[in-house]
Amino acid sequence: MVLLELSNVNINSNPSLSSNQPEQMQFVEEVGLMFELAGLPRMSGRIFGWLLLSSPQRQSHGQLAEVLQASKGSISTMTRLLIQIGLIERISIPGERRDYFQIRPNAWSQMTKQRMAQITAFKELAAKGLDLLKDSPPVQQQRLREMHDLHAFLEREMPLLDQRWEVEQQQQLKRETVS
Amino acid sequence: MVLLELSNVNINSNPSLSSNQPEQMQFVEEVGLMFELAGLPRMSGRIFGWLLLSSPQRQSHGQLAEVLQASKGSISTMTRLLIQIGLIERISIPGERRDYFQIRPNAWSQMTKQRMAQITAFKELAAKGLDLLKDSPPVQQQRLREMHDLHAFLEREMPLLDQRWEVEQQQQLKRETVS
DNA sequence: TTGAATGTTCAGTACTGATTGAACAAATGG
DNA sequence: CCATTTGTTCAATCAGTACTGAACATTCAA
Repeated sequence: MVLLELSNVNINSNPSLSSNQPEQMQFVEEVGLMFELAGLPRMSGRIFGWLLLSSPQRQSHGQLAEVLQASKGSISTMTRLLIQIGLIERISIPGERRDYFQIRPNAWSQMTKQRMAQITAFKELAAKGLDLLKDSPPVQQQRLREMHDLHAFLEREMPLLDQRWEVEQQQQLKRETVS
Repeated sequence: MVLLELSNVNINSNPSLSSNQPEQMQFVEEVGLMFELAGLPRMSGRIFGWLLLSSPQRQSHGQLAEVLQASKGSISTMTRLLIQIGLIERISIPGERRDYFQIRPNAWSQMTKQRMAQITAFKELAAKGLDLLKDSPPVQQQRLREMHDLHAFLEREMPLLDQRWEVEQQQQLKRETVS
């Protein structure tokens, strides 16, 4: 039996040809560019962008390839990447051969985690630099000191900010269920 | 008359050949890699890395080219980039023909400014996406809503964090002058 | 005015890294 | 067991971009 894949039912059917709502495709493309700016492959951004809009939220490997006009290989590689950095998850359904992907509930907190890693790396690099200048006068060290202290500060503060966000989220949710 | 350029006097003289303190060069290289990770050209990172260590803090165009074993062209392009994004500044001395470069006093706040721009861009992209889904049920919108609200939150909070950092910096400075 | 020192610009090169497409693997159903 | 669907892997291609080197511009000094 042949199973038809349908994406974005009744909003934008016709998954093929990427003639699929030009505005939506433009959005997808923009997300791609943003990802690129952030140092990730453009195609990974396209996938993420499409998964932000798609209905249903979960999309199969094949659907992604068709909508985004990309090769199966590319979809395979990029979904693996996105899963690895925690932005999407793979959904497998018993009795279904194909895999589905969807955005992870708290995808963005993964982003901040990555950012945190970078901050820590900067802090440690600065420490390394300071070690090289340990016999130099403080004036010489100042540039690296500033770099170090700022990143130590951020390393301390970002998680707190994250927490505050969680709390605000919860309250938002509560307010919605009340009204 | 010939003017000799000296960098890192009495710590690491011998500016040539980049045999210039292998550890320092390794540090420079690591900063280069970090910059690359952040989407900037590696050479711009090398320049920045060297300017974090160099003594005197200001280094001429020619010194940079020699220490980093890079072409004049590359130095010219990359210093322009670094100036443009606010990480270094050009120092010109009256009666001196050559230009000097050094790290800007508050270089890192420029970094956060850039980061802020990115956050805003993400927020606006999410808004654009939400507009495309304005006739969809809220469940569909949720992914984009989260993306939007988080970035709006960060857009609000990051400047405050920055302020707190400034304050902490000042206090640090005061404590130092007392002791 | 010429020559030396310094910078910039830009065309060409080299390299990296994304993307494709084909070959392969695995699972499913007849 | 075979054909079909689905997904992965990997070699080859393609595109973008960092970097070089040479030509040109500018400034200063003799």
